[in-house]
Amino acid sequence: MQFKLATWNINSIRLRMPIVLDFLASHQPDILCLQETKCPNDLFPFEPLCEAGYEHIEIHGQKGYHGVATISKLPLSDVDRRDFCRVGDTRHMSTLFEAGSKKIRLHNFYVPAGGDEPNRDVNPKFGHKLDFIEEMKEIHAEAEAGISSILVGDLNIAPLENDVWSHKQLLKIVSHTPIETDGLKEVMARGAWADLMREFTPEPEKIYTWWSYRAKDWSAADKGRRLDHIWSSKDLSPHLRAIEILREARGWNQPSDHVPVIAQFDL
DNA sequence: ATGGTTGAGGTTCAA
Repeated sequence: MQFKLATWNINSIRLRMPIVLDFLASHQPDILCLQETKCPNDLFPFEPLCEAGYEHIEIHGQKGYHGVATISKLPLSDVDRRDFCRVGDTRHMSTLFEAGSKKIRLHNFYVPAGGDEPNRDVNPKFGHKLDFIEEMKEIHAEAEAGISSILVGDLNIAPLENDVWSHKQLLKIVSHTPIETDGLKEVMARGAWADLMREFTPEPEKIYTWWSYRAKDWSAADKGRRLDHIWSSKDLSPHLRAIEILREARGWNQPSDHVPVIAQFDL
C-alpha cells in the first residue's frame, strides 16, 4: 500500500486551522504530525479534523507553548507521552500504527529552540536544548522487536552544511553550532536512524523547511534552514518513494514559519 | 552591530 506521512510545525493550531484543512484536503496524508500547537487539550479543534476524515487524533498540549498532535486516518494505539528533561513541557508523543505489513512506532518531537546565545553558562535555554538532545540518544529505531520506527518533528537543528543558507555564517548561530549538530548526528548514529530527507536529496543540494518571519522577503532572501526532519529505522529506507517539502506553504495566508514535509512510502 | 516578525495571553516571553 501507499502510505503518506507529513510533519509540520504549525505555530498555533487554532490560528492555522484554515490552512491545515486546505493542506489535508489537497495532499491527503494518512498521518499528519504537528508541533507547536500552542493549544490546551480541552480547546483542541477535534471536530473539523474528524469531519475531514481524520478520526484518530492523539494530542499532548499545554496552554500557550509547545504542544504536539498526531492526526490520522489510521487507528493509533499505545500512546506514550514522555516528559523529556522532566520540566513538564509537551514536546513528545509516540504512537503505534499499522500500514501494509508493517507495525510502526511513530515519534513526534518538538525539540527546544534554545534561545539566542549558544552558551549554557549564560543561557539556560541552550542548556535545556543540549540536555534534551542527550536524552534523545535513548530513543532507538529498533527498540521493539518486530516494530519499525519513524521519528519526525521540528528538531530545531540543521545538522549538515547544506541544511542552512550559509554554513560559515551560521556556525555560531543556535541551530547550527557544532555542539548541536554533533549531538544530533550522535542521536542518529546511536539510535540507528536513517535521514530520509537526505537519502532522497543528498548533499550538496540545499534543502530548507523554515524561513524566519523577520525577513523582508523570505523567498527572495531565501535564508532558510532545515529544522524539520523525517527519520526511520533502516528497514523502511528501501520503501521510501518520495519526499516533498512544500515550500509554497510559506507563502500561504497567515503562514507558519515552517512548511510541511511529506514522505511517501510503498509498504 | 543590530533589528527585524509572529503568537499567546497578558501588559512580556518565546521563538
